[in-house]
Amino acid sequence: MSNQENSNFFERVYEIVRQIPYGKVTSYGAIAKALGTAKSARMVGWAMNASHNLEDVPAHRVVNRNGLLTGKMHFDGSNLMQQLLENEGVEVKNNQIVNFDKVFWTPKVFH
DNA sequence: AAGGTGACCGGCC
DNA sequence: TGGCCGGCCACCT
Repeated sequence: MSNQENSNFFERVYEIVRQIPYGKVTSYGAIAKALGTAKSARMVGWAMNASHNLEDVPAHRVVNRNGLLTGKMHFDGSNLMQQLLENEGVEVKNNQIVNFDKVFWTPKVFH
C-alpha cells in the first residue's frame, strides 16, 4: 500500500461520494463524468478501493450502471453492502438495486 | 522501467 | 438476446 493518501485524484472522488444524499445512490460512470473523465470510470473504482479505510466515504452508495452491487465482495465478503443500503431505505434484490432510476443521484460537476 | 490489473462503460458481433 | 472486446488511466509488482 502506498502512503500517498493526499492524492488529489482520490480526494476529488471522495468529495463527490461524500455528497451522495442519504438513501440515494450513484454510479461509477456518473462520478467519472462529473470529474470530467467520463471514460475513466475504472479510476473511480480504484479510488473506492483506496477509500476502504475512510469512514466518511459511503462507498456502499456507489454501484455500477446496472445498479448491481459489484463492489459487494469488497465489503467483508458478505452482504454488508446490501444491508447498509436497505438500512437507508434502498431496496436491494439479488445484489441489484430495485427502482434504480428513482434512487439514482447525479453528482454535481466541479470546475 | 515495463507490464499487468481493475468495485467500469459502450459498442459491436 | 447475450456475450465478447477495446479503451481508459492510475496503481502495484
